[in-house]
Amino acid sequence: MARTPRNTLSADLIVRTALELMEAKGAGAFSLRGVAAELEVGPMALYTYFRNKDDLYDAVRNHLMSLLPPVPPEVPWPDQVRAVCRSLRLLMLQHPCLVQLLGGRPLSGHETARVAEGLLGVLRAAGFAPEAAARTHTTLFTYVLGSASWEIQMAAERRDPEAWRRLRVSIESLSAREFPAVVELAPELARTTGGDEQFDYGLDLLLSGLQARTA
Amino acid sequence: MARTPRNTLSADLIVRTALELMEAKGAGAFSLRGVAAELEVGPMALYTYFRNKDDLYDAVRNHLMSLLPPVPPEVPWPDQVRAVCRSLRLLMLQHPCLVQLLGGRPLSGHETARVAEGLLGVLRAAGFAPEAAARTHTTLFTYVLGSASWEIQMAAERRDPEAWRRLRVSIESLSAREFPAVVELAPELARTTGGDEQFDYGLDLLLSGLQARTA
DNA sequence: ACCTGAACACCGTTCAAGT
DNA sequence: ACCTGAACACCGTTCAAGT
Repeated sequence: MARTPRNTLSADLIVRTALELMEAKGAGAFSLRGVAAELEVGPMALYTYFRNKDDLYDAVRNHLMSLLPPVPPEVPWPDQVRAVCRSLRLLMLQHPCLVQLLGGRPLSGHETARVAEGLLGVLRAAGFAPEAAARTHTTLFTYVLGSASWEIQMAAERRDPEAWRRLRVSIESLSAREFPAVVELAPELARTTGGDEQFDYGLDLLLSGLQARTA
Repeated sequence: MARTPRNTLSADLIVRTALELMEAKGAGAFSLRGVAAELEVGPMALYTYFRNKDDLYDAVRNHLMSLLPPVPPEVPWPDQVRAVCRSLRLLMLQHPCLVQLLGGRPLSGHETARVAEGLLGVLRAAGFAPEAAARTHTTLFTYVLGSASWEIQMAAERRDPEAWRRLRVSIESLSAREFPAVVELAPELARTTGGDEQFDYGLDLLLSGLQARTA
Protein backbone atom coordinates (compact mmCIF):
# COMPACT_ATOMS: atom_id res chain seq x y z
CA MET A 1 0.00 0.00 0.00
CA ALA A 2 1.39 3.37 -1.06
CA ARG A 3 1.14 6.33 1.29
CA THR A 4 -1.74 8.66 0.48
CA PRO A 5 -1.52 11.69 2.78
CA ARG A 6 -2.42 13.93 -0.13
CA ASN A 7 -5.58 15.95 -0.57
CA THR A 8 -7.59 12.80 -1.26
CA LEU A 9 -9.45 12.97 2.07
CA SER A 10 -13.01 14.32 2.17
CA ALA A 11 -16.10 14.15 4.36
CA ASP A 12 -17.82 11.98 1.80
CA LEU A 13 -14.96 9.51 1.57
CA ILE A 14 -14.83 9.21 5.35
CA VAL A 15 -18.58 8.57 5.54
CA ARG A 16 -18.38 5.86 2.88
CA THR A 17 -15.43 4.20 4.59
CA ALA A 18 -17.16 4.36 7.98
CA LEU A 19 -20.29 2.80 6.49
CA GLU A 20 -18.25 -0.03 4.96
CA LEU A 21 -16.64 -0.82 8.29
CA MET A 22 -19.95 -0.71 10.15
CA GLU A 23 -21.53 -3.12 7.72
CA ALA A 24 -18.55 -5.44 7.67
CA LYS A 25 -17.92 -5.69 11.40
CA GLY A 26 -21.11 -4.39 12.98
CA ALA A 27 -21.68 -0.92 14.41
CA GLY A 28 -20.36 -2.06 17.79
CA ALA A 29 -16.88 -2.89 16.50
CA PHE A 30 -16.65 0.36 14.57
CA SER A 31 -13.99 2.86 15.65
CA LEU A 32 -12.54 6.13 14.47
CA ARG A 33 -9.08 4.66 14.59
CA GLY A 34 -10.26 1.84 12.36
CA VAL A 35 -11.55 4.29 9.76
CA ALA A 36 -8.29 6.25 9.93
CA ALA A 37 -6.25 3.07 9.49
CA GLU A 38 -8.35 2.04 6.50
CA LEU A 39 -7.71 5.43 4.91
CA GLU A 40 -4.02 5.26 5.88
CA VAL A 41 -4.08 8.50 7.81
CA GLY A 42 -3.59 9.37 11.47
CA PRO A 43 -6.67 9.30 13.72
CA MET A 44 -6.62 13.07 14.05
CA ALA A 45 -7.01 13.64 10.31
CA LEU A 46 -10.72 12.85 10.67
CA TYR A 47 -11.25 15.71 13.11
CA THR A 48 -10.80 18.18 10.27
CA TYR A 49 -14.11 16.97 8.83
CA PHE A 50 -16.05 15.85 11.92
CA ARG A 51 -16.14 17.36 15.38
CA ASN A 52 -16.26 13.95 17.08
CA LYS A 53 -17.47 10.37 16.74
CA ASP A 54 -21.15 11.25 17.22
CA ASP A 55 -20.87 13.82 14.46
CA LEU A 56 -19.67 11.09 12.10
CA TYR A 57 -22.53 8.85 13.24
CA ASP A 58 -24.99 11.59 12.28
CA ALA A 59 -23.41 11.96 8.86
CA VAL A 60 -23.62 8.19 8.20
CA ARG A 61 -27.26 8.10 9.29
CA ASN A 62 -28.08 11.05 7.08
CA HIS A 63 -26.39 9.38 4.13
CA LEU A 64 -28.35 6.15 4.67
CA MET A 65 -31.64 8.02 4.97
CA SER A 66 -31.01 9.67 1.60
CA LEU A 67 -31.13 6.22 -0.02
CA LEU A 68 -34.85 5.80 0.72
CA PRO A 69 -36.83 5.69 -2.55
CA PRO A 70 -39.63 8.22 -3.13
CA VAL A 71 -43.30 7.42 -2.51
CA PRO A 72 -45.03 5.83 -5.54
CA PRO A 73 -47.66 8.24 -6.87
CA GLU A 74 -50.94 7.33 -8.57
CA VAL A 75 -51.86 4.36 -6.38
CA PRO A 76 -54.43 4.09 -3.54
CA TRP A 77 -53.14 5.42 -0.22
CA PRO A 78 -52.99 2.06 1.58
CA ASP A 79 -50.62 0.84 -1.13
CA GLN A 80 -48.56 4.00 -0.73
CA VAL A 81 -48.30 3.41 3.02
CA ARG A 82 -47.35 -0.20 2.42
CA ALA A 83 -44.66 0.83 -0.08
CA VAL A 84 -43.10 3.41 2.25
CA CYS A 85 -43.04 1.02 5.21
CA ARG A 86 -41.62 -1.82 3.14
CA SER A 87 -38.83 0.25 1.64
CA LEU A 88 -37.94 1.67 5.05
CA ARG A 89 -37.74 -1.86 6.45
CA LEU A 90 -35.67 -2.99 3.48
CA LEU A 91 -33.24 -0.12 3.99
CA MET A 92 -32.81 -1.13 7.63
CA LEU A 93 -32.26 -4.78 6.76
CA GLN A 94 -29.71 -3.89 4.08
CA HIS A 95 -27.93 -1.56 6.52
CA PRO A 96 -28.38 -3.06 9.99
CA CYS A 97 -26.35 -0.28 11.59
CA LEU A 98 -29.13 2.16 10.67
CA VAL A 99 -31.32 0.82 13.48
CA GLN A 100 -28.58 1.50 16.01
CA LEU A 101 -27.96 4.93 14.53
CA LEU A 102 -31.66 5.80 14.82
CA GLY A 103 -31.96 4.48 18.36
CA GLY A 104 -28.83 5.92 19.85
CA ARG A 105 -28.45 9.43 18.49
CA PRO A 106 -30.47 12.64 18.47
CA LEU A 107 -32.17 13.48 15.19
CA SER A 108 -31.16 16.18 12.78
CA GLY A 109 -30.71 16.77 9.10
CA HIS A 110 -33.05 17.14 6.20
CA GLU A 111 -32.91 13.49 5.23
CA THR A 112 -34.80 12.48 8.34
CA ALA A 113 -37.44 15.08 7.55
CA ARG A 114 -37.69 13.76 4.01
CA VAL A 115 -38.69 10.34 5.33
CA ALA A 116 -41.41 11.81 7.51
CA GLU A 117 -42.58 14.02 4.67
CA GLY A 118 -43.35 11.06 2.44
CA LEU A 119 -45.59 9.26 4.89
CA LEU A 120 -47.24 12.39 6.29
CA GLY A 121 -48.01 13.68 2.80
CA VAL A 122 -49.74 10.41 1.90
CA LEU A 123 -51.84 10.44 5.06
CA ARG A 124 -52.87 14.07 4.69
CA ALA A 125 -53.84 13.53 1.06
CA ALA A 126 -55.89 10.50 2.17
CA GLY A 127 -57.96 12.79 4.36
CA PHE A 128 -56.42 12.13 7.79
CA ALA A 129 -56.88 14.97 10.28
CA PRO A 130 -53.63 16.57 11.56
CA GLU A 131 -53.54 14.69 14.86
CA ALA A 132 -54.53 11.35 13.30
CA ALA A 133 -51.88 11.79 10.60
CA ALA A 134 -49.19 12.51 13.19
CA ARG A 135 -50.21 9.58 15.41
CA THR A 136 -50.46 7.19 12.48
CA HIS A 137 -47.07 8.24 11.18
CA THR A 138 -45.43 7.61 14.56
CA THR A 139 -47.22 4.26 14.93
CA LEU A 140 -46.10 3.03 11.51
CA PHE A 141 -42.55 4.26 11.97
CA THR A 142 -42.14 2.64 15.37
CA TYR A 143 -43.59 -0.63 14.07
CA VAL A 144 -41.06 -0.67 11.22
CA LEU A 145 -38.26 0.24 13.61
CA GLY A 146 -39.16 -2.44 16.15
CA SER A 147 -39.75 -5.26 13.71
CA ALA A 148 -36.61 -4.52 11.68
CA SER A 149 -34.60 -4.29 14.89
CA TRP A 150 -35.91 -7.65 16.07
CA GLU A 151 -35.43 -9.24 12.68
CA ILE A 152 -31.79 -8.09 12.50
CA GLN A 153 -31.22 -9.41 16.00
CA MET A 154 -32.65 -12.83 15.10
CA ALA A 155 -30.69 -13.02 11.85
CA ALA A 156 -27.47 -12.32 13.76
CA GLU A 157 -28.44 -15.06 16.21
CA ARG A 158 -28.88 -17.59 13.42
CA ARG A 159 -25.54 -16.66 11.88
CA ASP A 160 -23.57 -17.21 15.09
CA PRO A 161 -23.51 -21.02 15.57
CA GLU A 162 -22.71 -20.80 19.29
CA ALA A 163 -25.55 -18.35 20.01
CA TRP A 164 -27.94 -20.41 17.91
CA ARG A 165 -27.04 -23.60 19.80
CA ARG A 166 -27.54 -21.87 23.15
CA LEU A 167 -30.98 -20.64 22.05
CA ARG A 168 -32.07 -24.11 20.89
CA VAL A 169 -30.87 -25.69 24.13
CA SER A 170 -32.57 -22.96 26.14
CA ILE A 171 -35.91 -23.54 24.42
CA GLU A 172 -35.71 -27.33 24.58
CA SER A 173 -34.96 -27.25 28.31
CA LEU A 174 -38.20 -25.40 29.09
CA SER A 175 -40.68 -27.45 31.09
CA ALA A 176 -43.95 -28.02 29.22
CA ARG A 177 -45.78 -27.62 32.51
CA GLU A 178 -44.36 -24.18 33.26
CA PHE A 179 -44.31 -22.87 29.67
CA PRO A 180 -47.03 -24.79 27.81
CA ALA A 181 -47.68 -22.22 25.09
CA VAL A 182 -44.00 -21.53 24.30
CA VAL A 183 -43.21 -25.25 24.12
CA GLU A 184 -46.25 -25.94 21.94
CA LEU A 185 -45.58 -23.02 19.61
CA ALA A 186 -41.78 -23.22 19.49
CA PRO A 187 -41.76 -24.51 15.89
CA GLU A 188 -44.27 -21.86 14.82
CA LEU A 189 -42.25 -19.12 16.50
CA ALA A 190 -39.04 -20.26 14.80
CA ARG A 191 -40.78 -20.55 11.44
CA THR A 192 -42.60 -17.22 11.60
CA THR A 193 -39.73 -15.16 13.03
CA GLY A 194 -38.62 -12.57 10.52
CA GLY A 195 -39.29 -12.52 6.81
CA ASP A 196 -41.52 -10.47 4.56
CA GLU A 197 -44.61 -12.46 5.49
CA GLN A 198 -44.29 -11.70 9.22
CA PHE A 199 -43.71 -8.00 8.53
CA ASP A 200 -46.73 -7.79 6.24
CA TYR A 201 -48.89 -9.57 8.81
CA GLY A 202 -48.39 -6.77 11.33
CA LEU A 203 -48.54 -4.08 8.66
CA ASP A 204 -51.86 -5.42 7.38
CA LEU A 205 -53.23 -5.46 10.92
CA LEU A 206 -52.39 -1.77 11.25
CA LEU A 207 -53.79 -0.94 7.80
CA SER A 208 -57.05 -2.78 8.37
CA GLY A 209 -57.38 -0.93 11.67
CA LEU A 210 -56.82 2.35 9.81
CA GLN A 211 -59.29 1.54 7.06
CA ALA A 212 -61.94 0.53 9.60
CA ARG A 213 -61.43 3.93 11.22
CA THR A 214 -61.59 6.01 8.04
CA ALA A 215 -64.70 4.21 6.74
CA MET B 1 -15.63 4.37 52.51
CA ALA B 2 -14.26 1.29 54.29
CA ARG B 3 -12.61 -1.46 52.32
CA THR B 4 -14.88 -4.40 51.61
CA PRO B 5 -12.81 -7.12 49.97
CA ARG B 6 -14.54 -9.72 52.13
CA ASN B 7 -17.00 -12.36 51.02
CA THR B 8 -19.66 -9.72 50.43
CA LEU B 9 -19.45 -10.05 46.65
CA SER B 10 -22.11 -12.06 44.81
CA ALA B 11 -23.61 -12.37 41.34
CA ASP B 12 -26.79 -10.72 42.57
CA LEU B 13 -24.96 -7.74 44.08
CA ILE B 14 -22.98 -7.23 40.88
CA VAL B 15 -26.15 -7.33 38.77
CA ARG B 16 -27.87 -4.78 41.00
CA THR B 17 -24.85 -2.48 40.95
CA ALA B 18 -24.53 -2.81 37.16
CA LEU B 19 -28.21 -1.96 36.77
CA GLU B 20 -27.84 1.12 38.97
CA LEU B 21 -24.94 2.39 36.88
CA MET B 22 -26.75 1.72 33.60
CA GLU B 23 -29.79 3.66 34.75
CA ALA B 24 -27.75 6.51 36.16
CA LYS B 25 -25.38 7.06 33.25
CA GLY B 26 -27.01 5.22 30.36
CA ALA B 27 -26.08 1.81 29.02
CA GLY B 28 -23.47 3.37 26.75
CA ALA B 29 -21.37 4.79 29.56
CA PHE B 30 -21.52 1.57 31.54
CA SER B 31 -18.26 -0.31 32.09
CA LEU B 32 -17.02 -3.32 34.03
CA ARG B 33 -14.33 -1.19 35.60
CA GLY B 34 -17.00 1.22 36.76
CA VAL B 35 -18.93 -1.56 38.49
CA ALA B 36 -15.75 -2.82 40.11
CA ALA B 37 -14.86 0.66 41.34
CA GLU B 38 -18.37 1.12 42.77
CA LEU B 39 -17.97 -2.16 44.66
CA GLU B 40 -14.43 -1.23 45.70
CA VAL B 41 -12.84 -4.32 44.18
CA GLY B 42 -10.41 -4.90 41.36
CA PRO B 43 -11.86 -5.30 37.84
CA MET B 44 -10.93 -8.97 37.80
CA ALA B 45 -13.04 -9.79 40.85
CA LEU B 46 -16.13 -9.73 38.61
CA TYR B 47 -14.77 -12.51 36.40
CA THR B 48 -15.38 -14.98 39.21
CA TYR B 49 -19.11 -14.51 38.69
CA PHE B 50 -19.37 -13.65 34.98
CA ARG B 51 -17.39 -14.97 32.05
CA ASN B 52 -17.28 -11.56 30.36
CA LYS B 53 -19.16 -8.30 29.83
CA ASP B 54 -21.83 -9.85 27.59
CA ASP B 55 -22.50 -12.47 30.25
CA LEU B 56 -23.23 -9.68 32.73
CA TYR B 57 -25.48 -7.97 30.17
CA ASP B 58 -27.51 -11.19 29.89
CA ALA B 59 -27.86 -11.41 33.65
CA VAL B 60 -29.09 -7.83 33.91
CA ARG B 61 -31.62 -8.37 31.12
CA ASN B 62 -32.84 -11.55 32.76
CA HIS B 63 -33.25 -9.73 36.06
CA LEU B 64 -35.26 -6.93 34.43
CA MET B 65 -37.49 -9.39 32.60
CA SER B 66 -38.35 -11.07 35.89
CA LEU B 67 -39.95 -7.81 37.02
CA LEU B 68 -42.77 -8.08 34.48
CA PRO B 69 -46.12 -8.53 36.27
CA PRO B 70 -48.27 -11.61 35.48
CA VAL B 71 -51.18 -11.52 33.03
CA PRO B 72 -54.47 -10.46 34.66
CA PRO B 73 -56.89 -13.42 34.60
CA GLU B 74 -60.68 -13.26 34.32
CA VAL B 75 -60.88 -10.41 31.80
CA PRO B 76 -61.64 -10.51 28.04
CA TRP B 77 -58.61 -11.38 25.92
CA PRO B 78 -58.23 -7.94 24.27
CA ASP B 79 -57.88 -6.45 27.74
CA GLN B 80 -55.31 -9.10 28.62
CA VAL B 81 -53.31 -8.27 25.50
CA ARG B 82 -53.54 -4.58 26.30
CA ALA B 83 -52.35 -5.19 29.87
CA VAL B 84 -49.34 -7.28 28.82
CA CYS B 85 -48.25 -4.77 26.18
CA ARG B 86 -48.69 -1.83 28.51
CA SER B 87 -46.72 -3.38 31.35
CA LEU B 88 -43.95 -4.40 28.95
CA ARG B 89 -43.76 -0.84 27.66
CA LEU B 90 -43.76 0.52 31.21
CA LEU B 91 -40.91 -1.79 32.16
CA MET B 92 -38.89 -0.52 29.22
CA LEU B 93 -39.58 3.12 30.05
CA GLN B 94 -38.64 2.60 33.70
CA HIS B 95 -35.45 0.81 32.63
CA PRO B 96 -34.35 2.38 29.34
CA CYS B 97 -31.29 0.14 29.14
CA LEU B 98 -33.62 -2.85 28.66
CA VAL B 99 -34.28 -1.81 25.06
CA GLN B 100 -30.57 -1.80 24.31
CA LEU B 101 -30.13 -5.11 26.10
CA LEU B 102 -32.92 -6.68 24.01
CA GLY B 103 -31.62 -5.27 20.75
CA GLY B 104 -27.96 -5.99 21.15
CA ARG B 105 -27.64 -9.42 22.70
CA PRO B 106 -28.72 -12.97 21.86
CA LEU B 107 -31.64 -14.30 23.85
CA SER B 108 -31.49 -16.88 26.58
CA GLY B 109 -32.88 -17.58 30.00
CA HIS B 110 -36.25 -18.52 31.34
CA GLU B 111 -37.35 -14.98 32.02
CA THR B 112 -37.54 -14.18 28.33
CA ALA B 113 -39.64 -17.31 27.81
CA ARG B 114 -41.90 -16.25 30.65
CA VAL B 115 -42.75 -13.04 28.82
CA ALA B 116 -43.60 -14.89 25.62
CA GLU B 117 -45.60 -17.45 27.60
CA GLY B 118 -47.98 -14.83 28.96
CA LEU B 119 -48.94 -13.37 25.61
CA LEU B 120 -48.99 -16.67 23.73
CA GLY B 121 -51.16 -18.27 26.40
CA VAL B 122 -53.71 -15.48 26.12
CA LEU B 123 -53.85 -15.75 22.33
CA ARG B 124 -54.18 -19.53 22.31
CA ALA B 125 -56.96 -19.39 24.91
CA ALA B 126 -58.70 -16.77 22.75
CA GLY B 127 -58.85 -19.29 19.94
CA PHE B 128 -55.95 -18.15 17.75
CA ALA B 129 -54.50 -20.88 15.53
CA PRO B 130 -50.82 -21.74 16.18
CA GLU B 131 -49.44 -19.70 13.30
CA ALA B 132 -51.71 -16.71 13.93
CA ALA B 133 -50.79 -16.76 17.63
CA ALA B 134 -47.07 -16.78 16.83
CA ARG B 135 -47.37 -14.02 14.23
CA THR B 136 -49.54 -11.87 16.49
CA HIS B 137 -47.17 -12.31 19.40
CA THR B 138 -44.20 -11.18 17.30
CA THR B 139 -46.17 -8.24 15.89
CA LEU B 140 -47.22 -7.00 19.31
CA PHE B 141 -43.76 -7.49 20.81
CA THR B 142 -42.00 -5.63 18.01
CA TYR B 143 -44.51 -2.78 18.20
CA VAL B 144 -43.86 -2.40 21.92
CA LEU B 145 -40.11 -2.60 21.37
CA GLY B 146 -40.09 -0.02 18.59
CA SER B 147 -42.40 2.48 20.24
CA ALA B 148 -40.65 2.27 23.62
CA SER B 149 -37.29 2.61 21.91
CA TRP B 150 -38.44 5.70 20.03
CA GLU B 151 -40.07 7.19 23.12
CA ILE B 152 -36.91 6.76 25.17
CA GLN B 153 -34.90 8.38 22.41
CA MET B 154 -37.22 11.38 22.25
CA ALA B 155 -37.28 11.77 26.02
CA ALA B 156 -33.48 11.83 26.06
CA GLU B 157 -33.56 14.45 23.35
CA ARG B 158 -35.85 16.68 25.36
CA ARG B 159 -33.65 16.34 28.44
CA ASP B 160 -30.49 17.45 26.65
CA PRO B 161 -30.91 21.21 26.06
CA GLU B 162 -28.29 21.33 23.30
CA ALA B 163 -29.85 18.43 21.35
CA TRP B 164 -33.32 19.86 21.85
CA ARG B 165 -32.22 23.26 20.53
CA ARG B 166 -30.60 21.66 17.48
CA LEU B 167 -33.79 19.73 16.73
CA ARG B 168 -35.97 22.85 16.97
CA VAL B 169 -33.64 24.78 14.71
CA SER B 170 -33.50 21.90 12.28
CA ILE B 171 -37.29 21.73 12.02
CA GLU B 172 -37.78 25.47 11.78
CA SER B 173 -35.24 25.74 8.98
CA LEU B 174 -37.19 23.34 6.74
CA SER B 175 -38.63 24.96 3.65
CA ALA B 176 -42.44 24.78 3.53
CA ARG B 177 -42.23 24.20 -0.20
CA GLU B 178 -39.97 21.15 0.08
CA PHE B 179 -41.52 19.69 3.25
CA PRO B 180 -45.11 20.95 3.36
CA ALA B 181 -46.54 18.16 5.51
CA VAL B 182 -43.73 18.17 8.10
CA VAL B 183 -43.90 21.94 8.46
CA GLU B 184 -47.68 21.91 8.72
CA LEU B 185 -47.76 19.04 11.23
CA ALA B 186 -44.68 19.99 13.27
CA PRO B 187 -46.76 21.06 16.29
CA GLU B 188 -48.88 17.91 16.06
CA LEU B 189 -45.80 15.72 15.81
CA ALA B 190 -44.22 17.36 18.84
CA ARG B 191 -47.44 17.12 20.82
CA THR B 192 -48.21 13.49 19.92
CA THR B 193 -44.68 12.12 20.27
CA GLY B 194 -44.51 9.67 23.14
CA GLY B 195 -46.95 9.31 25.97
CA ASP B 196 -49.58 6.75 26.89
CA GLU B 197 -52.08 8.12 24.41
CA GLN B 198 -49.76 7.65 21.41
CA PHE B 199 -48.88 4.12 22.50
CA ASP B 200 -52.54 3.17 22.93
CA TYR B 201 -53.38 4.64 19.53
CA GLY B 202 -51.15 2.12 17.77
CA LEU B 203 -52.09 -0.69 20.14
CA ASP B 204 -55.79 -0.10 19.46
CA LEU B 205 -55.13 -0.13 15.71
CA LEU B 206 -53.54 -3.57 16.07
CA LEU B 207 -56.29 -4.83 18.36
CA SER B 208 -59.10 -3.64 16.11
CA GLY B 209 -57.34 -5.35 13.22
CA LEU B 210 -57.18 -8.54 15.26
CA GLN B 211 -60.81 -8.39 16.33
CA ALA B 212 -61.91 -7.79 12.74
CA ARG B 213 -60.01 -10.93 11.79
CA THR B 214 -61.36 -13.17 14.55
CA ALA B 215 -64.96 -12.07 13.98
C1' DA C 1 -13.04 -20.88 45.36
C1' DC C 2 -12.21 -16.01 45.37
C1' DC C 3 -9.57 -11.92 44.62
C1' DT C 4 -5.23 -9.08 43.35
C1' DG C 5 -1.84 -6.56 40.34
C1' DA C 6 0.67 -6.03 36.24
C1' DA C 7 0.33 -6.06 31.46
C1' DC C 8 -1.60 -6.02 26.54
C1' DA C 9 -4.02 -4.20 22.89
C1' DC C 10 -7.26 -1.33 22.22
C1' DC C 11 -10.45 3.27 22.59
C1' DG C 12 -11.86 8.82 21.85
C1' DT C 13 -9.96 13.02 22.37
C1' DT C 14 -6.72 17.11 23.65
C1' DC C 15 -2.75 19.66 22.72
C1' DA C 16 1.11 21.48 20.38
C1' DA C 17 3.25 21.40 16.23
C1' DG C 18 4.14 21.17 11.42
C1' DT C 19 2.86 22.48 6.22
C1' DA D 1 -6.78 24.73 5.88
C1' DC D 2 -5.18 20.11 6.54
C1' DC D 3 -2.58 16.58 8.73
C1' DT D 4 0.98 14.56 12.19
C1' DG D 5 2.76 12.58 16.63
C1' DA D 6 2.87 12.30 21.46
C1' DA D 7 0.15 11.99 25.40
C1' DC D 8 -3.97 11.31 28.61
C1' DA D 9 -7.51 8.87 30.61
C1' DC D 10 -10.04 5.42 29.66
C1' DC D 11 -11.65 0.31 27.98
C1' DG D 12 -12.15 -5.45 28.20
C1' DT D 13 -9.49 -9.17 28.99
C1' DT D 14 -5.31 -12.48 29.75
C1' DC D 15 -1.97 -14.25 32.70
C1' DA D 16 0.41 -15.41 36.79
C1' DA D 17 0.05 -15.14 41.43
C1' DG D 18 -1.71 -14.98 45.97
C1' DT D 19 -5.20 -16.80 49.80
